[in-house]
Amino acid sequence: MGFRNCDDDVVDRPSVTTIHDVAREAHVGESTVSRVLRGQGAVSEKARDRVLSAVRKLGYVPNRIAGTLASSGSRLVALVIPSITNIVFSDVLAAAAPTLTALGQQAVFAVTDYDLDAEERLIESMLAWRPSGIIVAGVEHTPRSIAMLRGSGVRIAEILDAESSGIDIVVGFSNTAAGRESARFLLSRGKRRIGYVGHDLTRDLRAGKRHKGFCQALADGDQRVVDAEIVPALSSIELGRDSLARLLERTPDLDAVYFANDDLAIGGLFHCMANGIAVPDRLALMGYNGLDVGRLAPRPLSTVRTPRRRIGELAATLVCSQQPSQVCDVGFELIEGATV
Amino acid sequence: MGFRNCDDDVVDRPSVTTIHDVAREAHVGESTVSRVLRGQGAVSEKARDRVLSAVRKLGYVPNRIAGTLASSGSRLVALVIPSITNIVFSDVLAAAAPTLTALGQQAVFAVTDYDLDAEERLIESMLAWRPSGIIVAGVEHTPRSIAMLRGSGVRIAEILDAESSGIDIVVGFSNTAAGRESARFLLSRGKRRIGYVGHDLTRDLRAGKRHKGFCQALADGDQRVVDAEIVPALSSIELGRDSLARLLERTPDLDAVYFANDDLAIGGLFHCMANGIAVPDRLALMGYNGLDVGRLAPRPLSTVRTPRRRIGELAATLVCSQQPSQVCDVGFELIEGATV
DNA sequence: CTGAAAGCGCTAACAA
DNA sequence: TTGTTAGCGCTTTCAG
Repeated sequence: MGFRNCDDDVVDRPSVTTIHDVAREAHVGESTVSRVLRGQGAVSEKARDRVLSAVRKLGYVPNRIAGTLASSGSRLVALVIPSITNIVFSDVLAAAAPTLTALGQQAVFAVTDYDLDAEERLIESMLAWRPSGIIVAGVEHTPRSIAMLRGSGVRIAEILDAESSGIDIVVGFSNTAAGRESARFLLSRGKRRIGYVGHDLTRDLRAGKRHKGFCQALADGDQRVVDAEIVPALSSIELGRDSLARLLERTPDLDAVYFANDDLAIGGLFHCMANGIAVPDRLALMGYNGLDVGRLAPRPLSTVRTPRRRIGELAATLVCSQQPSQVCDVGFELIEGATV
Repeated sequence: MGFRNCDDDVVDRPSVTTIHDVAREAHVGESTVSRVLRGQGAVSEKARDRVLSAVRKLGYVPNRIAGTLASSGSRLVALVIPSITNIVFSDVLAAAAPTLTALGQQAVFAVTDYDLDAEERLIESMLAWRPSGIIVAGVEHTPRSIAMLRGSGVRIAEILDAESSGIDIVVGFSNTAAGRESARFLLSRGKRRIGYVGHDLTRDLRAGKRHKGFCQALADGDQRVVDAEIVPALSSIELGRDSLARLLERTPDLDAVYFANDDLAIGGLFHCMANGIAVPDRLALMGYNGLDVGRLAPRPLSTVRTPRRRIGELAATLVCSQQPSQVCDVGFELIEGATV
């Protein structure tokens, strides 16, 4: 039980400074303090000064928890993403965070590890903070996730995938189309013995869509993936290097390999460089993401560049706006590079 | 003004479901609902079932804002870091986040962009959420930051630097020592014409300390940095590549270059590979961080590996613990690699 | 085992 | 321009 409001002069009260203490120190009412601190409502010069110096003197830091409860507006935007080490998501975060800050919001995030059930739990726990918006990766979610999101009344942005309409705002591009373009590019360069290196497609749904688009486009050209090395692990440079080694051991006559992303492709490129495999003459390599490391490699990686920062910015902006629900396809760009 | 507690049967009340609604639906008191939801206090099987099905039926999501205000325990841990795209920090985050989740805490973060004044503002805004702990990069902060942190009463962990004692918990290693070891390693391999490539040392304070340690150790061996290329920009592969190019143009007879970090060093390595500069015979390269991309490059990068994930885990654990204030030096490891 | 009631610290009418 | 007051939705005594 708190004695605060019963007796202001109780001696043993080691609690944190509140607006009440500031008001007493400044000899004004609590609401005046509140007005000064929020810069709203008319307050006399005098009162303002007294409040400000009381704040400084007491080292008062407003309690946003209480403020939010009273005003119902948390100024918190939640980001629910599959991974944080994957540069795709850290780029999105890196762009979204300052945008949100500029809009007076604070970013909170949670990592699902590519698990839709974990995502469901995290969405629920984020919603418990009554955020003003939620940004979540992809458009695939559990039915309960969708129901919670729909029922929450907060703005939702689904990002990095824009093939279908979503719950509210969708910002991304077509992964299927990205896969398709990559296949067409390889075919246009005369590649016919094409392999694939990927990680867990049932978890990384967007990589799965690229794979699908890739296979479709090959089929349209009367071709197919000759051999594939798919390891259900987190994608990494190491995985790409080892996977390509295994793939080539099994099927040495491939003339091109499509990787699920640039991390894997860079690993593949390193394998080739370390083993004297001529790229692209003997073997062509194609990645996806358009990472710096690929662009700047001694032999620039052929890949598809995605506007990740733009997506982060746009999602952050829209989620804080009054814009109608919409799907924003920001597209992607095929980078020819020098490995195909 | 809310009518909720005046009249439960008002028609036009489109507000979110509260514990009050659940209590009514389940025909129990609000406190019973609270007990069931928090799994605390004795509740009869019957009441529990009724509450649970009411929760499900109404799609109730508890309001943590209110819960926190009432119980004074936000279960929020704030992370204040300089950058999110820098793998060092995303690794720390990636390790800290699940550790915090396991401890029943939620991670919130803010990015300072290596600016101590921005850090001060962000610390204040984080403190306003009354987190149970704060994890912040480095031990250098503005006086006001330190005062706020000290006065907040929450646990503080300062990470990635363990040369001095800090406010509360410190988890890291000596950057000066890391720089020193790197210099000794180059000297031990007979390098004498040593150059340096770095980014903004006044902002990246830890890079500055490594540079200092490096120079000291060279001086101890009667050597010095022959030429340096320091560009006050964000470190990147591109910057490393371009900087090395400029450095070599100016001082072609260098036999080794120390880079402020692996991103820069990888850029340097790419420059050498693309321009036929023999590494390490003609030019030795030394980085810092121990990134995957360096370890897996065709020629593994010589570098210093730092236990970033361990730091993230440890800081998260300690900040949630009752352990006494302490400095944890988790050390680092020199990786010989093949570029020196 | 259960419910009523008193706050948590702040904001937002409203009255002065 | 200012202070008073009634909540925001939940937790936590305290009686029953």
